[in-house]
Amino acid sequence: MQRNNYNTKQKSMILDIIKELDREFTINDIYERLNKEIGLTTIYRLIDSLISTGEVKKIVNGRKTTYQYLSSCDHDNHFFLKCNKCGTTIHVDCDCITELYDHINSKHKFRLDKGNIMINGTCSKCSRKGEC
Amino acid sequence: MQRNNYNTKQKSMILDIIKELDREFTINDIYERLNKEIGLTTIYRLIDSLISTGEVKKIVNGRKTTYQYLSSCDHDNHFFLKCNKCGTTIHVDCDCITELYDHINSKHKFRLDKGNIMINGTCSKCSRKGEC
DNA sequence: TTGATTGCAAACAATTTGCAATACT
DNA sequence: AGTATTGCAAATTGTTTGCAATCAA
Repeated sequence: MQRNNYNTKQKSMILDIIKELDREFTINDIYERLNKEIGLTTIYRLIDSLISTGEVKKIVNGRKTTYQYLSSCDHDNHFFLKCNKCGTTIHVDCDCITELYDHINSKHKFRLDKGNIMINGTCSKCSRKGEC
Repeated sequence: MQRNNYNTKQKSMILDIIKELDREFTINDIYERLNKEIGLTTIYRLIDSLISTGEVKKIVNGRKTTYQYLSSCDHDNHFFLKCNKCGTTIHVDCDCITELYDHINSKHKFRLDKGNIMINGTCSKCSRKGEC
């Protein structure tokens, strides 16, 4: 049964890549980056298992799906702002998000994912242009 | 050229359905609800045009895509909490979100979609169960 | 009448599954 | 040795496109 706790060459190659990238990536990014030496199926499976352990976040944006390695942004006051127009993800460190977390937790009985909150909107660049 | 401003039978049938549903729906929900009397293609196209006018919000959740009719929740302090476990969307009216909007707008130069902010996390039910 | 809309069939893209070969422990 | 993992090819799912027929203005 698939558990993905063997230390395989493929697993460590993929981890190396996504840690090195330190930004959003696609399955195909990894595939290309590795010169197609690893099967797409394997990449899908390993990324899935990293998602289930919480190491990777899946981000769906229209018809594009990207992924992000999370360990590097692993503190409570870190969150993401995602622009709906250009698709950019902005990383923010600000206590406003821990305040929101606490408020929503106590008043609305809902637990946000600490260190992994993403809120959509429009970035300043796209606001200015009107269109991107 | 496709502009979707003709008043067609299909358009009004679809609008009736999604207003009546008043919850998240899939393309297939509409298709089934209408006994497959309207082609899938048409539903995709009409929903797309409703998205571009802002009447409908597209919500991608893992491998499921759902849509939500928005006009009914059209005030600034309205926002959504979406549970990652059970998929439920909770509607909330609270000024905490306008405060966040203002803060993020002024401090981080980023404009959230007023009246259309969705934040993911875990609802109290699923928190309790651990699993849903 | 004219151009927009519809809906079928076919194309398409992204992801998943079956299964035999291979690698990890 | 025994089970997990890999990766190809094929299947599947969700969505989009081409195009002729139909409909709204």
